[in-house]
Amino acid sequence: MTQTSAPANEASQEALPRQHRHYSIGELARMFEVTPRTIRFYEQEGLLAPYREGQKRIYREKDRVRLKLTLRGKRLGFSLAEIREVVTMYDAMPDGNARQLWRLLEILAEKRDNLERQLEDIRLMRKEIDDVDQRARQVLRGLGQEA
Amino acid sequence: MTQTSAPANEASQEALPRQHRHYSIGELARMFEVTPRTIRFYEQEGLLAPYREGQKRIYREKDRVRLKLTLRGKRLGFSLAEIREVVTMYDAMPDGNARQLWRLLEILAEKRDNLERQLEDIRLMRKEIDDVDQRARQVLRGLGQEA
DNA sequence: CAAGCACTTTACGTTAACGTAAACCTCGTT
DNA sequence: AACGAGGTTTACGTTAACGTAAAGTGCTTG
Repeated sequence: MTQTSAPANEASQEALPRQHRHYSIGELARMFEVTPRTIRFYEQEGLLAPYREGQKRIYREKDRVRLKLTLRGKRLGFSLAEIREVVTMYDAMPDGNARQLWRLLEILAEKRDNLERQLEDIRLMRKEIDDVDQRARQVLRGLGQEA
Repeated sequence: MTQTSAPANEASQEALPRQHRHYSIGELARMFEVTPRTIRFYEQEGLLAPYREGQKRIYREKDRVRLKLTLRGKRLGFSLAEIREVVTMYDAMPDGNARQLWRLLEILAEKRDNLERQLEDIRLMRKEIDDVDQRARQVLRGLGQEA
């Protein structure tokens, strides 16, 4: 959120063959406009788990989706730790014990609350911005400059 | 967003005399559930400007509002630097020159875009969460546990 | 075969946003 | 007079999320 360049929400689709099925780290990095370093870091943090072909990392569709979700979470202000918690629990779901599943539901409810609060914040901030905008335009009109 | 305790959106209103007109740092800190350290830090970063009574900082209504807006901005992932940029330009508005005002409008548009992207992100993430939730409940039902 | 990519690992550096600790003042009480 | 509750300054510490640099590997292309 610090960058001024207003990055896109999702990957630059590149409208490429959806059947690629696997990607190099560089491809993925370009897709989502992040550096390879970031992707490696996410792996180290347990968010991605590409397989190797010799030395090189190979990412499949699943990894791409995870990266997408991770970045989305980040844009919403979630920490990598929080994101990992949900993501890994999701993966452990089918054979997860009841305790874990209840915990998961708990976390999800928490996240949902979080989103609701953000929605409210956005509503309020939008209004603030509109107000400031109005005032600025008014001052500009006072200066003879049409806004 | 890292805290698990799901803090409230706004100040705990305490339903107190609105005519207080000024607050100590401790009062403000309790109101917004932050530490005094945080408030002093925001001052140092040019976001707050309380006056002094001897040694002590005294905050007026205006400072309280600024703090509120600052924290809201933070919840939406804006950096203190970004927040300061808007806030200080806002204050300089009445006598601001045209260049500055245009710049302000520019920034506001940027922020608005940001919010729109966040709205979309929230929409998407909500759906993801609901999906995971459904799947988890389903597995739980399979285990004989009613969700 | 040299050059140039794209990738790898290791490791130290950086920034934002505070936390934490120490040492001090200044009240109003006890 | 001693104390505790709140405030103050100064300054070093911490964490997350990468950035950046160095040094090496492996392919393929002029």
